[in-house]
Amino acid sequence: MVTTAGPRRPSTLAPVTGAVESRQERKRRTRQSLLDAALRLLADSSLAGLSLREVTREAGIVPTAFYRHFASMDELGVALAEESMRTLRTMLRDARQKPADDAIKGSVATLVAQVRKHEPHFRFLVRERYGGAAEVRRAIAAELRLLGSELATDLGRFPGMATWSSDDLRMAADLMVGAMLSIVMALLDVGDHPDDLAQVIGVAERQLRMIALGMAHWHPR
Amino acid sequence: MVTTAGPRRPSTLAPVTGAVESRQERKRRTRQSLLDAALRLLADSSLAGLSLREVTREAGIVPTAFYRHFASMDELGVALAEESMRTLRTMLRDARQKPADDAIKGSVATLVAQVRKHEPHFRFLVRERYGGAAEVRRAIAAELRLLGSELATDLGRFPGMATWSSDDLRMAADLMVGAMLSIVMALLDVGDHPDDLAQVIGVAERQLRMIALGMAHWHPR
DNA sequence: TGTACATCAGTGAACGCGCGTTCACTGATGTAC
DNA sequence: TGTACATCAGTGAACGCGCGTTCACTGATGTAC
Repeated sequence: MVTTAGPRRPSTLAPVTGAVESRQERKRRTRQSLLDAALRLLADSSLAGLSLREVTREAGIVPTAFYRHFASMDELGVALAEESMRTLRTMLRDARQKPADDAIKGSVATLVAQVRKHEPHFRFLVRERYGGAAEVRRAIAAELRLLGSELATDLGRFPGMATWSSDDLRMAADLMVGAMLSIVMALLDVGDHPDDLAQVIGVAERQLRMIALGMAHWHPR
Repeated sequence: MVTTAGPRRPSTLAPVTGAVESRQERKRRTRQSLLDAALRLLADSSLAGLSLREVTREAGIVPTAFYRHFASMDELGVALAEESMRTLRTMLRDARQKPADDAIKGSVATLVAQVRKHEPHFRFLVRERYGGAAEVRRAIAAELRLLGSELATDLGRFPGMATWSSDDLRMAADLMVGAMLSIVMALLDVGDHPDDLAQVIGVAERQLRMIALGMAHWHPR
């Protein structure tokens, strides 16, 4: 005795409304559900330790359907890197626009909030930045370089730094990006205890303040 | 027709001299050849992407013999973390002892030389610091914390920093360790072109100088 | 509007492979007398 | 020194398993007329 299968709508895309949905739109949604499934599973392991079958199982499709969306797990990794970096870049653009009362305290607070909100994305970035496959690492490195040059441009607009060489601006920007990533790592590692979080925030603020102090006394050439 | 196997000396441990070798000494050597084999293979992949069988194949022993030395690949990973951190710690201890003419230029030069010399160890540390299994990450984090506290103690001996709180010393030490690890990552990523290396070195020196400048103007509380 | 055909996202059976781990073994090394 | 026994690092066959990938397929969606 076999129950009839009904129409071949993929299980992940069960229509909630009666609204029509284009084939293209459905495909996009399945692709996204693969990315989301991978991101969920990546809380526990690295991309290298994740199998294609695990991801499709979590996404609710059959393993072979994976290939309709990505040629390999590495390709999915690159897509995840792009998605994660979009999150990071959006955050920084927003942070730059709002005028800051205490710029450093504000930046750290924003960082903490965003890391909480998009923890899987940040965890992925930090994990795969050096641990991942070559293609994934290259994608992340390229995005981080872009981030550094955006920040360098911004720094050049500060009154005190107008005379800095572009080389020095870039160096300072990369130092700040590096420090921020260290803070992200610390935030991801922090335990449940609220005191730990406060401790990490306090250290982060003072570290950024120290870098800012160095910048204020820098003799540009 | 079967060739006789001869004595059951493991192939990796073929005696070069006729000297007697204790069972214990041979075991230690096989264990080390497993660590060395893994480190060689880790140039191409992460620990998660490395199989027990690959490691034993590279080391020249049979897969089942692995268990005479480690209960799992994770346990081997922890041993590798300890070995790698020993390298890092030795380097820093040496760097601290020799009085520096230009401390920053000297530190960076030492770092460059050591990364070249022990590239696999550093690559392993950077790869697995966030990408690895929980146990391996914990081992690396513990060693890095130790490193930070050693450096904090050293910083406290500087004339200008005698009045700093231990909290501030620790914060500054961690900032420096973070910057150094960023430099190590950049060195590992640098291409063959000597100009690239010079560029990375120049940036590293200026970044450390900027942090030092911040420290010089810090108002301890 | 209807009809006939093309497209293609998702299915399910099947494959060969390398994996981690078990087990009973071998024989050189180590120890007790 | 010689003998009898214990230890244990390394062996080799065997296992069941999940893996990535192939293939022919289905049937809802899309398109041409």
